[in-house]
Amino acid sequence: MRWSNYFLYTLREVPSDADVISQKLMMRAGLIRKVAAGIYNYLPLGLRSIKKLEQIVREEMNRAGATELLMPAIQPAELWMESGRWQKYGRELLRIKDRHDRDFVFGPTHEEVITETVRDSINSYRQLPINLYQIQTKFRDEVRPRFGLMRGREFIMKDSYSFHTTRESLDQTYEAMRKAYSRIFNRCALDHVPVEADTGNIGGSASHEFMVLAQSGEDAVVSCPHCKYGANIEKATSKFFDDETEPAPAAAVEDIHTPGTKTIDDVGRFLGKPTSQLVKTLVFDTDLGPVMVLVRGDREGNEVKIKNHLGAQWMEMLPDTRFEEATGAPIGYCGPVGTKCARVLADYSLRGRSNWIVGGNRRDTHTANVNPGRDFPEPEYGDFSTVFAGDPCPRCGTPLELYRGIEVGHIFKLGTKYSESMNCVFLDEGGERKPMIMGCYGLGIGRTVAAAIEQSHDDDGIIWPMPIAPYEVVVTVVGKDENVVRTANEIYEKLLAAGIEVLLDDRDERPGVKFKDADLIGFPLRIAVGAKSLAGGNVEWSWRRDRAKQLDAPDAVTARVIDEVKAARSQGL
RNA sequence: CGGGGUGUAGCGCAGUCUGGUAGCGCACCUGCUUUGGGAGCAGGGGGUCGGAGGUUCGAAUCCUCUCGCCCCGACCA
Repeated sequence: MRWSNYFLYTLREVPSDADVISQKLMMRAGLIRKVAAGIYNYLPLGLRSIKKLEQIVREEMNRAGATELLMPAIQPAELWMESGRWQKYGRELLRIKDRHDRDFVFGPTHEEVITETVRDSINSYRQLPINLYQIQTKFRDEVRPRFGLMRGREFIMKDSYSFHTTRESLDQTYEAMRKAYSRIFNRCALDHVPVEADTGNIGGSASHEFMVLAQSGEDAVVSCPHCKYGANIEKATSKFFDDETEPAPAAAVEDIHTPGTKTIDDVGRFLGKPTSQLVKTLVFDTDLGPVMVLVRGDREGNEVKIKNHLGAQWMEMLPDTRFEEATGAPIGYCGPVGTKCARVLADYSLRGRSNWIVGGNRRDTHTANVNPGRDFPEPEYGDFSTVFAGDPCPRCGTPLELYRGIEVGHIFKLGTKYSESMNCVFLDEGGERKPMIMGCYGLGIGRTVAAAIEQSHDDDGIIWPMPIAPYEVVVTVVGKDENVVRTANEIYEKLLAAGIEVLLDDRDERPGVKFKDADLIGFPLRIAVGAKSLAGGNVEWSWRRDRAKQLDAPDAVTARVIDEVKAARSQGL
C-alpha cells in the first residue's frame, strides 16, 4: 500500500477524552476514532490489526476442533425470556423495538441463540460433542464505557459454545479451549496468566479468565509465585489465618462510649487497638432482604463472594438513606446484637475468636466482649473477605502477589443452565432425554489488541508484535531525489512480491514527520531510503523495538528484511 | 444512578466572571526558502459558539430547560 493513497492520518495532539495509553496511541496513530461513548470506527490501519488477530483466533479455534458460524447481532426478546435473562440481565442489555413494536435485543452474548440453534438440529448423543464459534460485533450498554477498545459498548468478540453428553466431555473441550487461548495469546506475544474467576452474569460452575498483566488493567488478580495458583480478586481465597488473637474465656458484655467514631479506623484510634481486633459490620440490601456481614476490622468484605453465598439475584450496599430504617442502628454503630437484620454472616477471619468489639446499635456506643452464640445467634461463617497481597496461598501457603490485569478471555463451564431452561436435550444410548452440558468461551478481539499496545509501547508510540502489526514493514522515502524514489519503489515492489505486508511512505512530507509517524504507528521493521546513504550504495533498516540502524545494499536489506519477517511470523506457531 | 466538570474550526485550547457580533496553536490551501527525527517566512480558507426557549437595543457570555461528552463513585464478561 502506498501511504499517499491510504486513509491514514495521525494526530499530533491527543484527543482530550483519552485516558489510557492504548487509547491515546490508537487514536493518535489513526487506528480508531470515537463515534460515540464506547463506540468506535475501526480505521483502515486499526482494522488490519483486528483482522490479523481474528485470523490467528480462527486458526487456533479450528485447530482445536471448533467450527465457525455467524449468528445475528439482533435477537428476538422471546429467546431471552425463555432463558430468564430478559429480566435478569439488567440495563446493560440494549433493548430495541422493530416497526411492529416487537421487542428485540442487540446481542451482548449468544447463549440463547446458540442453544436454540443446537436444540433445533441435534437430537442424538451421536451428534455430540460439538463446539461452535463466531467472531462478531456485540453490544453491552455499559454504565460507564471508558479506556477505548478496552471497555467499549460496541465491541468485537470471539465467542464459542460447546455441547456435551457428559461432564468429562465438557472437561476435555474446556481444556482444549484453555490451551487454544494460551496459544493465541502466546502468538500475539502477550504476557498473560490464566486465573480462576467468578462466573457473573453468564453463570455456570467453573471459569477461568485470561489476564494480560498491565498497570491500566481494570481487574485485580492474585497470583502465587510458588505454585502458580492464580485467581481474580473477586474469587481468590487464602489460607485461614488466626494469627492475631488467642481464644480467651468469654467475658461480660460491656458498653463503651465511642463518640464521633464513624469508621473502623476511628474506633481503633479511639480505643487504642489495632483494627484487626475489631469487627467491621457491613450491611447489604438484597432481593432476599437486608443482610449483615461481619469481617475482621482490617479486612475488606467481598461482595461477589457474599452474593454467591447468598444466591442473591442482586445486591448492593445499603444506601445511607435507608440504613437506620433497615438495621435500627445509626451509621457507624451497627452491630449484630439485637439487630433487625434477619441474616447475619461472618467471615472466616472471625471464626474461633471471642470477646468481639462490635457496634452497639446506638449512637456513640460500641459493645465489647460480645460472643457469638451467647449474645447473638451463631452467624453463618464463610469466606466473605477479599484477599490481600501477602496472604498465604490457599494451596501452598506462599505469600500471594497482587497484580492488575486486562481480561482478554473468559471461559466457562456452563453446565445445564441454558439447556434446561431452553429445553436443549439429546437422547442418550438408552433413549433417555437429557439436557446437554454446555461450555462457553469468550475472547475480546479489540480488547486484546488494546492490551498488546498497553504491554508494548514507548514514549514515541506503539511497538507492535509482528503477528498483529497492521503492516510488518514501512519503507520510508526520504526526500525527492529520483534515485531515492526509484530505489524505494523497487524495494517496496520486491517486498510485496515476497508476500510481505508493507506500507510505502511516499507522502510529500519532511523526513522528520515520516520518522515520527513510523515510530508512532510502530511498524516492527523500517527501511529508510535517503540520498546520503544511497550515495554510498546503501539503505538503512531498523527494528522499531530498539531502532538500531543498519546499513547495507538495497538488495541485501530487502532480502534481510524478508528473512526477518518470515522468522518473526513463524515464532509461536 | 449519585457527585463533579465540560461543550467555541478536523485536533488541542483562550474568550464567559464584567453582554457590544469570535480568537490562538496544530492541521489544511497558495507562494518562496528549507529537506535524515513533527521546518521558517508571507498570504489564505474554514466555526448555526451542543440544541431550544427567554432577558436585552444587542447574548459564546445572563436565566430556564434539554442533549452530548468526560472524571470520581456505585456497577460490570
